[in-house]
Amino acid sequence: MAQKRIRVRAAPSPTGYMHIGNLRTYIYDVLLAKQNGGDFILRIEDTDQARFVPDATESFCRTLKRLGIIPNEGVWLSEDGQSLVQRGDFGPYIQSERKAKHQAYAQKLLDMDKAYFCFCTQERLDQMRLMQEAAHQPTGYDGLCRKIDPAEAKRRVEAGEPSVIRLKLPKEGSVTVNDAIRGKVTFDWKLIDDQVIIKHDGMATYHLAAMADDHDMEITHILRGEEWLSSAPKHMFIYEAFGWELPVFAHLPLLLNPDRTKLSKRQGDVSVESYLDKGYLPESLFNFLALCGWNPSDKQEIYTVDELSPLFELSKINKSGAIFNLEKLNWLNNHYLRQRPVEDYVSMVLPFLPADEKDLDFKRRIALLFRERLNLPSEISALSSFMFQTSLDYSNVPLTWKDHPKEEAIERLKTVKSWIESMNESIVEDAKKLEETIKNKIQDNGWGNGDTLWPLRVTLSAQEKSPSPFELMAAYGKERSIKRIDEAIVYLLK
RNA sequence: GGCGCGUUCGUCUAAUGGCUAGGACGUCAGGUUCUCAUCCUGGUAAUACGGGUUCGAUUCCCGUACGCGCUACCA
Repeated sequence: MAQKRIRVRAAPSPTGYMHIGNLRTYIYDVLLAKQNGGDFILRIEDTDQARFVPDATESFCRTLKRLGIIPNEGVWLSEDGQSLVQRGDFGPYIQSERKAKHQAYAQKLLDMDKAYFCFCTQERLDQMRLMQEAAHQPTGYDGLCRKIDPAEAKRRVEAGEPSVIRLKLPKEGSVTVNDAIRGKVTFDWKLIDDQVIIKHDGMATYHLAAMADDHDMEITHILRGEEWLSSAPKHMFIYEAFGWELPVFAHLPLLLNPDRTKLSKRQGDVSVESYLDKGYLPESLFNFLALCGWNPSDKQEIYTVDELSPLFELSKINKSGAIFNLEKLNWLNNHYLRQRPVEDYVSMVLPFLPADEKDLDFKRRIALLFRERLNLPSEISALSSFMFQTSLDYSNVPLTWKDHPKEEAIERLKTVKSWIESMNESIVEDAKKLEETIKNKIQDNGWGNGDTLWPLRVTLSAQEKSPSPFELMAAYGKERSIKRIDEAIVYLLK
């Protein structure tokens, strides 16, 4: 028998930004699809008109694009990136456009006596809940309209009475969900509410819409957050009512705040876009998120998508939630920043250097100088700001080495300056050669490295901590280096 | 409250019914070095608790505690 083609989907609601936890789900989707040569589909779940945010879908696509995750089917950006297109044979891929299909499915459920019209008002529902809570009883719909004769219900609907459609769930026995991560999970039917599947406005709720579409689009694996586990029985009920073959359900553990609550806005950033904007690289985010809750049982920490996809196994995903560990993400980002091709790296860092400095080559050298120190491109601005100052303030860090006298520092600086003056620009701009040359001369003079290099380094940086004087001079170039030395000498002579 | 899910170093995790429970991030110490960063070496630190089953349990079972999720005409 031929293996069924693996099809997975990302199904965001256009209600705002892309959540970092959802991105992890999409990463697993991609891994699974890639591993099996399957399809990764983007479907938009916009059945809640009240929460709809204009441009949220476009922005979602743009973020996916920045991450390098391109669905091969479903909703996507048009050529110019300004509007949406839909590609594939299973469309439409926007749920509100599938309203009629959803209603037809609801009608079938009605016909099969697996659903019923409900005429209860919101007031009655609210009041019922209040009373149930006060009596410490389980909350839920009491099934009042369940007993209405279908023919009469139909009459009332046709007469224009407002109604919704609810699932007619079994009230006894139990149901077992087979989860790819957790195994068998059993629920009592009597504790599960007769869920609304068609709302007042005729739009389906998630429960019907997502399942109907997943079936119609031949989705084989439903990867979603753990928060859906409790409603999985309703979803199975719908599949089974229609006699459809069940997909694989995999309920992923949640991503958590440092205090172990569900990852939220209050305790830091949760929007993927803002991480991207801060300079976290797609490959860092991918590597980090993929390994947050899953691990290929290896000691390796650095992985590309292509390395990870053959190793991916749903059943090896952890069952417990994982705290979003920013420090490790930073470490990974530092790694990938250093891994990027030079010009790539430079272009990411350049925007964080002063715009009024017109010497591009100078800025480029500075970008490279701080490469191994950056977790994020933006960090370069604080680290390198002294390099752009016309003159430095030497009052905070001593220019003299330990208890060596000021006169000695002046002498050393004057001598080093004369060496630099006699050197070719090309030597000065080569930190390695410069170091070799100067260290040889220091040795020839019988000086110590510390008593020469400390004053020199502080001269160039006015910082307690900084890159070496050789690297600094190489970045400054001959002219700027000499100017700094002159100023330090003047300062010391005062 | 009810139902469900979960619990290995501070964090992400590996492992097995049986070696000193492994790796990474962080942190600490040492080395390199003019300082810092990098780099190298080393250290620190965990099977929630209580019962079983077993020759032996972190692993299997039960209970307790704690955490989380769900309990909408939101997804």
